[in-house]
Amino acid sequence: MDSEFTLGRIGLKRFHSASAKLPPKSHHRTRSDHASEVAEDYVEAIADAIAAQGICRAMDLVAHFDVTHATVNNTISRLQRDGLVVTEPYQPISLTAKGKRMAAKARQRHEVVKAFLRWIGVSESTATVDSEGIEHHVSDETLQAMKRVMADGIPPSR
Amino acid sequence: MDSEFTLGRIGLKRFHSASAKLPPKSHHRTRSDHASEVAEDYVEAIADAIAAQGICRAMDLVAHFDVTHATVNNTISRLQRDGLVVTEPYQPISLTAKGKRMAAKARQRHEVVKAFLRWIGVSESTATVDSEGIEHHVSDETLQAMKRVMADGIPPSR
DNA sequence: ACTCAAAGTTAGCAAAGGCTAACTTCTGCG
DNA sequence: CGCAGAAGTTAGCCTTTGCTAACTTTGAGT
Repeated sequence: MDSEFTLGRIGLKRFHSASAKLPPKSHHRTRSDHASEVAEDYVEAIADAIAAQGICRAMDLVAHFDVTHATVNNTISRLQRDGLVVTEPYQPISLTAKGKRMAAKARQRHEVVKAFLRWIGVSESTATVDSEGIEHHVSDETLQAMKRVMADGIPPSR
Repeated sequence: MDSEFTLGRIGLKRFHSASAKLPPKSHHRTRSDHASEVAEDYVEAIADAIAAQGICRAMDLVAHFDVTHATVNNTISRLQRDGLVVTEPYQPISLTAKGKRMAAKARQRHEVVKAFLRWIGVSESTATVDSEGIEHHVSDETLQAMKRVMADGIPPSR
C-alpha cells in the first residue's frame, strides 16, 4: 500500500561517469514528497475537525494552520483535484474515501510517533511538535519497531 | 511604505465563533523551514564530499541528490546568498564557518537519529532512509532523550 | 596545439504553497 | 427586513525547488 498516494516522481535516473563518491541518495523525497506531506496534514486536520464538530469549514483550517483564507482555498483546490476532498462553493469540506484512508493512516502514524516520544521521556509539548514533523518520514518498518519496543521493551540483542 | 502598519501575518489570531476545536498549531514550519531543510541537506552533503575527497564539485551534489546541474547551481546560489557556502565560477564549493557549523549540527543529529533507529531494531537500510527524513524535525529535547535512553535504557517513571 | 566531451552557467518554464487586495455570498441581529 | 461583518472566492504576485535547452569554460588525450 501507499502506492495509491504516490503522485508524480517517476524514476528517470541519470548517471554521470564519475566514480562513486557520495552514494546516490535514492530516497530523494524532496519536492513531490513535500506536497504529499501537506496533503496528509490537511486531510488529518479535516478529519479532526469533522470528528470534533461534524463538519469542517475552511476557517477551521485557517485557524489550525495559521495561514490565510486564500492559501487554504488554494490547497483545498489541489486536494480536490487530487481526489482527496470534496467541496462546493460555500459548503463545508468533506473527505473522499481516498482522503479518509489517508487521514486514518496519517493519524495512526502520528499517534504512534507521539506516544513513542512520550515513552522515551520527551515532554508533552515537545512530543506534540516533533511528532508532527516526524510522522511523514517514518516508514512502516520504523513504526512497527516503535510499537514493538513500547510493547515488549528493548530487544536484548545489540 | 506602509511597512509600519502592515499587520499582515503578525499574531492576529482569528477565532471563529464556534468553540476551540482544532488547537492552533503554532509550529507551522511549512514553508521557511522547508528551505532550511534543503540547506541542511546540502551543507551536510558538501561536508561529506570534502571529507571524502578533499573538495566538493557541483557534480558530486548532482549525483548525491539526483537532480540536474541547473538545480544544484540554483540551490548553491541561494546557499551562497545566505552565507553558507562560497564558490566562484568553475571552482569547487566550500563551506563558510556558518555552513560548517550547520553541517556539523546536521551530521550529529543525523547520526544520533540513525543510531537510535538501529537501536530500536530498525534495519540498516530503513534507518538510513528514515533518519534522513526525520533528522530535520527532531528537537534538541528529543535528541537528548534518544541519547539518554540509548545510554541508560528506558526511564522507569513516566 | 586542437578538439571535444564533461562540467558549469544562464535563461526560461512549471508547480507548490505562501501572501495581499478586492470582490461576492452568507448570516445573524437590531 | 436590511445590512454589517464574517466567511469564502478570485486574481495577481512572490519564492523555492525542480526541470530543459542552449550556451561557455575547462581540461584530457591524441
